Amino acid sequence: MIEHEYLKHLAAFAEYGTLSKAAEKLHISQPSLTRSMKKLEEEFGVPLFFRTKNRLEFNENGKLAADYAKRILEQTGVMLERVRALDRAGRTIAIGSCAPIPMLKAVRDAAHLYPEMTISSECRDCDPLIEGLYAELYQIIILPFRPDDKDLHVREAGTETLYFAVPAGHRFAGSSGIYMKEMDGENMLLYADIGFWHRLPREKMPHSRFLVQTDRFAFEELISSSILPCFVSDAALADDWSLADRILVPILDPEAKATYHMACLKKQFPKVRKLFQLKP
Amino acid sequence: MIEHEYLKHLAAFAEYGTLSKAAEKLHISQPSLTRSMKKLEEEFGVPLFFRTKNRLEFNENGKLAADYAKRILEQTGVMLERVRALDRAGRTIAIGSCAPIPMLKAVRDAAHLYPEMTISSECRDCDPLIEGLYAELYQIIILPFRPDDKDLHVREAGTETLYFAVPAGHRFAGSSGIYMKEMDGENMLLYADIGFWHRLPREKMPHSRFLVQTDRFAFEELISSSILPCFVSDAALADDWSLADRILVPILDPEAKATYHMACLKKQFPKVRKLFQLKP
DNA sequence: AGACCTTACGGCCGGCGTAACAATA
DNA sequence: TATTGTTACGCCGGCCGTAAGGTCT
Repeated sequence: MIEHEYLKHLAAFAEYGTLSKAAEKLHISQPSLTRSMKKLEEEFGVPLFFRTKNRLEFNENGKLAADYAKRILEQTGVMLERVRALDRAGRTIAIGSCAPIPMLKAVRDAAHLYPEMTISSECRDCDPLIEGLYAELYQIIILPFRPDDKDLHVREAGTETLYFAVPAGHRFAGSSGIYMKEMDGENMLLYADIGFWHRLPREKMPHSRFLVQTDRFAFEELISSSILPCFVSDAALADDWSLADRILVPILDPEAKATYHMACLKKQFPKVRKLFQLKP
Repeated sequence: MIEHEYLKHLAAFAEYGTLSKAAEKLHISQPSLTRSMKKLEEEFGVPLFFRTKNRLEFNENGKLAADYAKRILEQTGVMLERVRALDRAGRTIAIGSCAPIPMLKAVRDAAHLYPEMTISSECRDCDPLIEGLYAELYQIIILPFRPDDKDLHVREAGTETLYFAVPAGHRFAGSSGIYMKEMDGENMLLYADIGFWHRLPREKMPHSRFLVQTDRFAFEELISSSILPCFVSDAALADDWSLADRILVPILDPEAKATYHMACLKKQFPKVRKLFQLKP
């Protein structure tokens, strides 16, 4: 029987040219390699080398054998990788979302309903999410609209409505609602991790500049210590974001309200069934 | 390291469904298989089976692993096969010929010029010969015409001319030459192993019946004990075929003379060079 | 009872490293 | 002299088969 280890030896010899170098790379003794090569010749039943007194070189048989050896080793690696990936996939629920708020809720639900599973999550734009769902990179994705495909299970997953949060004394502090274009030109604080929302202010308020904050603490600190307006959503407020004494002004643009939908492939449904049975 | 032997065990278990049956087929003990499977799980680092007290079944990981194992085993087999074939090809000169007479000469020459090589030879029709040459099934082929391809080395390899051999007293015994159609309708002895020649009499003499002899002794015996005409060639005569006291009548059809050509792929030329340097 | 899987135990084969040797550049 | 490949030798680990135990049909 061809020892798998010997194929590695063969490939190493092919790569490094001498038994000594190959032995060094393989962390084994050089006589051991001599023996491996002899053993291989014996198992192939044909000579694989030209031998001179202190030089060993492949003949045509050897070159061919080494090529095959590399392919077999590669395929063995692929096997290990794929089986491990399958196993991991079986123990993981991967959630992709267009925005962080509904993602956090979904992750919490998933962790609660499937305590033995690993929950992974990330925010992406809608298109890569949909592609990723079909490629089974995600078991579940959350979109700000209802996807239309008979191969998908879909349920609503809450809404999120955006407000302006302005300091007392701001010119819109007393408004019962404004359109985004009315705020256009005014500089604003903007939290970085807001998913698909990042497009909206830049489209509707092209003349504003946005001071993007990556860090949540810095963001909240600036809210209380500056008079720059910022965005906030009802869902974020429910998630304990502190806004000091800001005044909320409703945004009248219809795009300021999103209705989330979570979706999974029907074939994946059994794996995440409980998440869909949950009442929204 | 994944032992190659264990992949066989895995494949056997996939095929036979229980460790016991697989062990029997593999001619090893059943506890040994239990250990192999455990070892595999350990090396994959993931579970491959559902275990109940007295039943072992693949889970999804295991099914995938078994599929890969089969493919790797298959590829290992292919590797052995191909390397051995390459080695054999390196030690063999394979000659394909359209007719036995020039083949015999070529085989004798090859055996003399390359005493360390194995010479293999066979008679085929022209089309499979040409295909076989390009597929490197043959290093050399012998055709009754000159092939036209710049990738080939070609040299003439003698001629062969057909005669009728008739007994004294036959109606054509005194002829200085006849066309085959003049003999049409008359039954003839025909030796079986004549390569591409077998077409000619059947085309030109559709009303004759041919008493085909496979055995050379029987053929020669019938020649001396019957009055049926037969074919013979100058080349066969030079090769010691005995015709008792038959009279040779030249055949006037131009197809009755063949000029042989031997050909090899240019890339194979170094291997058979001496045969082409030989004077025809 | 029979089929099946697992664990424990002891023997043995095979591959490893060290050491010594031979040849080459 | 440094590098390289081969051979000899003794050790040790890992794999195997046997035996025994437990579960399910």
